[in-house]
Amino acid sequence: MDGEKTDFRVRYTKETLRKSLLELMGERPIERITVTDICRTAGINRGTFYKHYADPYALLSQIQDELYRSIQKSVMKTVAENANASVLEEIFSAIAENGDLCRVLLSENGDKAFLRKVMNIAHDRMTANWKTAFELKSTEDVDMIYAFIANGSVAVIQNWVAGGLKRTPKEMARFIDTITNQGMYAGLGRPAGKKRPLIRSRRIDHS
Amino acid sequence: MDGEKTDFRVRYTKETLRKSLLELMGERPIERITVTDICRTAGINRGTFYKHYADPYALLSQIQDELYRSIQKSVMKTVAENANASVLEEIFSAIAENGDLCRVLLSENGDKAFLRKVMNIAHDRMTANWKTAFELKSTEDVDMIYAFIANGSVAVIQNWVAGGLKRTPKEMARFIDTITNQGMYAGLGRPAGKKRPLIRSRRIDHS
DNA sequence: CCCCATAATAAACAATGTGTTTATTATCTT
DNA sequence: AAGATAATAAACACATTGTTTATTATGGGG
Repeated sequence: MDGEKTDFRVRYTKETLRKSLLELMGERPIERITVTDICRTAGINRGTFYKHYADPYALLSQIQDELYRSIQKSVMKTVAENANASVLEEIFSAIAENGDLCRVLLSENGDKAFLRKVMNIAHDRMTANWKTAFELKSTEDVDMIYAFIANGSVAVIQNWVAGGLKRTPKEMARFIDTITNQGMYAGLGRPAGKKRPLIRSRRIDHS
Repeated sequence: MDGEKTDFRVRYTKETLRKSLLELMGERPIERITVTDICRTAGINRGTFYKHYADPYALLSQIQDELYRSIQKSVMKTVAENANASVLEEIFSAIAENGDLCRVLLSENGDKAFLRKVMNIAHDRMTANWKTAFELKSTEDVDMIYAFIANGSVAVIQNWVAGGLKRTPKEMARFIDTITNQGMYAGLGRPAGKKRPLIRSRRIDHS
């Protein structure tokens, strides 16, 4: 879309504004960042900002959309090539590949709604699988479980990114997969790397 | 603390400002609510607002804190009386008892951080239970699993409140409990009400 | 390589909100 | 009823917004 900007001046302006916003978002959330802030940081005229964006949110949206499309593209590509691929793992990989951006966009000052949107790439695939695996009457339960898993995953991703991407995408996907399928018990009980059979019943009270 | 306001004028002012903010938060998030908005809605002088609060966030915090203490108190009381009580269920009950407030505070325009804080009432109890149930070396896994469950639960609570509290707190607590201990599989497979033994292994791919 | 279209700039603008202060009015407590 | 305290109206300097002007600079097609 925007990749082919002919005029260098426009490119420079947009790139600089973008960098400035991300820099400021390292310090505080977007709600407390003004157009004036961004332009002062960027050394760019405020009128020029308004020529390109309505407000800081519009600029952020554009950054997010670009990242979103990039992630979506990776996932689609991988899934198209291999029907058995893990969407989750591919999302983790894509996030790792865009580590710099994600370090800001998925940080404390970032936008959880955005990360939830990214997670939603997996929504249809996941819920469809569940629905065929069981013969379900109410979609209500599915919705609630999806909400649980999606938001839990979002938190885990934020932890992971904030912690410097110490584990591999595959490990992370496996982690979510285990806890999702078998519950926290399995997620806790299985030391990383080693597989072990499903536990029978030892039920933990976490009231 | 604040319950014993001697002066009626102060009471009226604070109560009116509080109601006005909540009313406005039914329409838009706090970031887009100004002091002027609140005072116009309340029919109260702007100077008077500043005599009590620094900004709309301070007012919101006070509302949240009051609710938080109320929930915390309920939970503590119940747990003190019955060591086997479910903290989770008690949190759900307290939310249901404050339905009107929660309908706003936990809505789309609400503050997820606040709900997470409420969930954290359960944090120590839950993680302590896990840590004694397993002999764990790294707290890292526990932290991540707690993040997963807490944020998943937050989403479920938001769904529940937004949907009008259709299910009982006990059902909700049981839902979280099941999915947490046994995974989504059990949460999906078990029709509400009926118990069934733990499933052996049928593992679902939700890639 | 030059010219013109286009982008960026500086400066000003009316609006709106902020946070504070003043003098004045209203209301509570004792 | 009197003195204390709270709320009010009005004004203030300041910041940000979103827009508009005239002017400067820069890039790219011919």
